[in-house]
Amino acid sequence: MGLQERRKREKEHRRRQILVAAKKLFASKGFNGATVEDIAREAELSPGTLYLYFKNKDELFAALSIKILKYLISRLEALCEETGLSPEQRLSKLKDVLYDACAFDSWILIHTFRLQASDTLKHLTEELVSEIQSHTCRIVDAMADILRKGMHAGTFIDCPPDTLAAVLWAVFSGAVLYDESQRVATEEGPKMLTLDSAFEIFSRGIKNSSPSASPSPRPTPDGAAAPSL
Amino acid sequence: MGLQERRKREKEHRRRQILVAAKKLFASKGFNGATVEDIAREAELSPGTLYLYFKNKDELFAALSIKILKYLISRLEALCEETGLSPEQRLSKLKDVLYDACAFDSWILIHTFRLQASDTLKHLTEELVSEIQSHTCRIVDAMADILRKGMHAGTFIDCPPDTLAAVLWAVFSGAVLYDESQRVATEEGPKMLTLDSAFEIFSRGIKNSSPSASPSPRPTPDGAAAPSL
Amino acid sequence: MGLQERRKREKEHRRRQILVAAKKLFASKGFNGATVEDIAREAELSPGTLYLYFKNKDELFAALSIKILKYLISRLEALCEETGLSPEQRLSKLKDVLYDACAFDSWILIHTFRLQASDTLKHLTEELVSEIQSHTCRIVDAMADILRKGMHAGTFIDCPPDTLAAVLWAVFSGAVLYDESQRVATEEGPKMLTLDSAFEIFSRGIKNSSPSASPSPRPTPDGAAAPSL
Amino acid sequence: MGLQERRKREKEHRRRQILVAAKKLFASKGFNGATVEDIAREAELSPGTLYLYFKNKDELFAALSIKILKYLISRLEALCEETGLSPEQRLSKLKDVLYDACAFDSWILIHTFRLQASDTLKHLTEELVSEIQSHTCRIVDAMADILRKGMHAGTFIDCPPDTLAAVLWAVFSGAVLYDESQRVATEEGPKMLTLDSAFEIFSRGIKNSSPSASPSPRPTPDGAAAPSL
DNA sequence: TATGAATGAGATTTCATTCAT
DNA sequence: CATGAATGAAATCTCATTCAT
Repeated sequence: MGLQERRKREKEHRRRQILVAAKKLFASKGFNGATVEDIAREAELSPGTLYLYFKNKDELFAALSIKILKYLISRLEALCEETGLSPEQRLSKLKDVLYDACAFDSWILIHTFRLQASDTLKHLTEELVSEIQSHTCRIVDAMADILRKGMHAGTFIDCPPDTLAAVLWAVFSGAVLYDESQRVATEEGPKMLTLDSAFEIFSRGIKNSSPSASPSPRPTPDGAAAPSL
Repeated sequence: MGLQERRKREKEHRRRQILVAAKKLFASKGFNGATVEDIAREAELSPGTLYLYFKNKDELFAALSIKILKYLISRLEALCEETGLSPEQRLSKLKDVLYDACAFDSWILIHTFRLQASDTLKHLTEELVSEIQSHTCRIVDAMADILRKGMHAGTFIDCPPDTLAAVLWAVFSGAVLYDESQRVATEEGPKMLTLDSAFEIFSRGIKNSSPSASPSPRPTPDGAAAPSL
Repeated sequence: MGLQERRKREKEHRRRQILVAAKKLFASKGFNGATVEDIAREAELSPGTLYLYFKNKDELFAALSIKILKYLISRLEALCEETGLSPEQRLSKLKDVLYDACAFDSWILIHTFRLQASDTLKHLTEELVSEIQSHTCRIVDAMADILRKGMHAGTFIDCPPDTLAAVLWAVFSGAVLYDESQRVATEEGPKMLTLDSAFEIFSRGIKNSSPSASPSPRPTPDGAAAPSL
Repeated sequence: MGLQERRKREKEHRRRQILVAAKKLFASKGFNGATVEDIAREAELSPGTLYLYFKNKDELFAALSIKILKYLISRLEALCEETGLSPEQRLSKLKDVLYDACAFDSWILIHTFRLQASDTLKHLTEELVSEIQSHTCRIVDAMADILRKGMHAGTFIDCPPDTLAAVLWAVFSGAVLYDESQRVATEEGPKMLTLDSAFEIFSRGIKNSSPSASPSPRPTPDGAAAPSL
């Protein structure tokens, strides 16, 4: 009994070992730059062993993506269930989740964004591709749910929640990508300046102009003042 | 004279030939998928000839990126110079420019976004890298200028214009990336649903809900209607 | 006592299990195509266990060959001993034996033919190689014996019996090989058209058209003189 | 003009260079034993160059087979056309052709026999497989033609010529295979003892028992009835 | 200047075999 | 005895780049 269990645990451990090594090497050398042998050496295993755990290099990479996507799903769906939060609070917490995902592993996150249109990953199983697709969908869905609640409450502007969620996801990925490129260019530590501001703008952008919480129609024909350039 | 000139023209023509072929093949097969030989064949030249015009595959790719960056620079700087435009009008035109860039070639654009943090482009000359960097800077600067004008006019919220420009660039790239991935997934023609909405939200997000502090309704019949998302 | 005996029986059982599995997989996937793991799985054992019974993959293969060679030896030597048969009858029975060997397992038979000049079997023990050699010799010897009897009786042409036996063996293997290749090409079930005809021709070819030099019809109701063993 | 022609010639020369090297190495180390790198080194080329001439290792091997098959075809079809030969003479010449093929390259010949049922050649193009098939067919057809002429003349027994040709091909391959294995075992130079005898037997076996050329029915009540093939 | 054949380093992947448990 | 995870050598094949013509 104990034996089989230990075997299982050890197997899981090895898998993680490999993922850790892969993450490190992909991040430092890129997908093509990091060779399977490099990763194996980093994981203190032989190249062949990697293939006992992952069908090929692409699937190893995909596993990392799926990990972070799953993380996002669990956090976001939990946030959906949470009660007693105002739309603003919820949106703020959503932001926290995305920040955490960044902190978790920004490189993998970035490449996950790139995953779909990528040309380096040709060998993925259909299965795996659709797994990633469906994970991404669930994330966007969860975000849409959160936004929808704010709409119903009148806090957020009324428009298709999934479109809005797509925008949020796009804003998030664009900002992360941009910050990363700045980080590389300036060789400084990770800030997230653009991400911060992008969130700020997005939040402003989706809020109903009606100042606080009164969704009652007011005679203001238009919230925006005339620009007097 | 005429001879030398013709030589030059022919050379320029060849260069363009190659760039056209490269664009086509990178777009359809990706950077790694498109071999130098493929591109040469498409350009009806021999592989060796490509190396007379571009130092290596990476620089060929970079040349495409620079082309689109230059396009953006010229359009945006022209927009800065233009007078007699309201901030909203200018922002709207800025949006048109970005849309045009997309139409020009969204694939290259996407990869240009990736260019900085990329792992496939290790072999670029320092020179070239900094050229791309400076081009990107000029783009963001131009956008910052446009936004700054709106701030001075009180139309846009008051915050560091370059940060705002970075956000705009990030939003733009994120949305293009997302739309592209959707396009690949659904195998439909190019729409730009997310890009549209993202722009809308961004615009709302940066506008001063009411100039300074006077939320009083004013009968301004101005063009900026409530966004119809 | 009983224990030791059971152990031995079990061991023998395992060995056979492995051989059965190996035969099946070699036949369906070829020597290189069938991996040790495949065979182990088929035998419901672990790869490591196979190495307790066979030194390596080659010896496992060789064991199969030896099995069929031994089968042939026993049948042919029995046929040699049999009395009261005319040369033709004996030849016909020899043919039956070869057919049976084919039915037993034509794939292994084919590869046994290849065994000697093969390039896949470099790792065989000297010991094993010579075992196979000597088995093959015994087979050819037995066939030579059978043919010799027909010569003595004047039924078969007079020539070195071992040469004749070699020819018979060659004809047999060539025909089996050919039929097998046809079977693969046409994807039909196993026929043995060529083998049939080849035997027919061989039989005609070695018969004395008329015993010695007297072509006069003799009243022997059967061309074969009674063997006076 | 001259340039293109020379290019072509050089290319053909390289191809031959490679084939020569491959033949040598396959013969000495076997298909699996000879690595592509070995062959390249022998041909004084780089491994990559081989792939400019042959799609993969299997096709390189197949090219050798096709070469010998083509040789056989040309010789046999020429023999078919030849006039003024008695069936026996023709058969004897057919034998010469086969002997020549052996001398030409017995190792490749042997492996060509094995080609169809082989498990090492999985990567062959459909095209190439059927090319080999059709070449083999033409050979057997040509041999069938030769035998048919002998039947019409009454020299050879009356039975389906293509069956007989298949038998001849089988006898030939079996004998070559056997002689080769003996050659390897005894480490002597090439004899062809079995092939000689096999031919002898085959010739006897297909000849009409009626001694010379008189196909008139004779009341010989001997055991050897016309074979009912 | 243009060619395109040749290069050759290097990457991924397989699988027979071993050995600690 | 049995296991099966780990090994790691080795093989095939690709493709950016060079260079003699």
